[in-house]
Amino acid sequence: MEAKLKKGFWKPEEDMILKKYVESHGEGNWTVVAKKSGLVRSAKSCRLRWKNYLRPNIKRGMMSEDERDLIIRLHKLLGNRWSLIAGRLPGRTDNEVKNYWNTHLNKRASRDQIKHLDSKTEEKREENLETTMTVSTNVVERDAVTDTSWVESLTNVDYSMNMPPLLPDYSPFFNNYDAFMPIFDNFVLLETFGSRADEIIQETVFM
DNA sequence: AACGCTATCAACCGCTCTCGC
DNA sequence: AGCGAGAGCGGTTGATAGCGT
Repeated sequence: MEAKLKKGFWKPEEDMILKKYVESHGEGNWTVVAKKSGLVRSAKSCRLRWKNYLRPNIKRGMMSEDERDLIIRLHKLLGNRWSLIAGRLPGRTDNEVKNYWNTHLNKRASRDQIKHLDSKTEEKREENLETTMTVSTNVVERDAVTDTSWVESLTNVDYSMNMPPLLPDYSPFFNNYDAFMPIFDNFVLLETFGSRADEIIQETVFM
């Protein structure tokens, strides 16, 4: 008969066991990890603990202004796609982003968070956001995109947050993250439709 | 000091998706 | 095509820290 699996908070010694096991055997195959590591934890529990707490390069502590702003904007675009949002915040986990949203940001309207922008910039920003393609609803402002050159250029863009893509002179965007928004849309399309993204765009925008 | 309320966040749960057979 | 296992995701829960009365 198998021992009853432990639940609740992880002890430091459990963390150490899991960390050592994953470091020597590699990430993944959590069922095996749970069985062979000696931990009396479920595979799910091990995976979650590793992913949200133990894996390298986890960034903990206060969200920066930039991170907060980015979360607000991405949430506006993507909704509760926490893993997708977290994927754009190096070192942050989906759970952390979700918690942060629910405790810090959900209460107040996202509009309040960007009050540092002057009214003119804000007006223009809203205008631009409205013209952003939204995959989930397939609502597309036909006039927002006049050519498909960006599709080809996607393969040449470095998407890391440390190296924002250079925007052409005619870019209508006013601050760093606004400039990202169409690219993020492209991310969504690519992540959702993979190699069919181009085809989908053609169907949706130019049909 | 004791109590109640609220905020925070780690962890669990249920569901869906993907993949191999 | 159908099934089962494993992995991942988002919603929710519950422990506890902090604060006010």
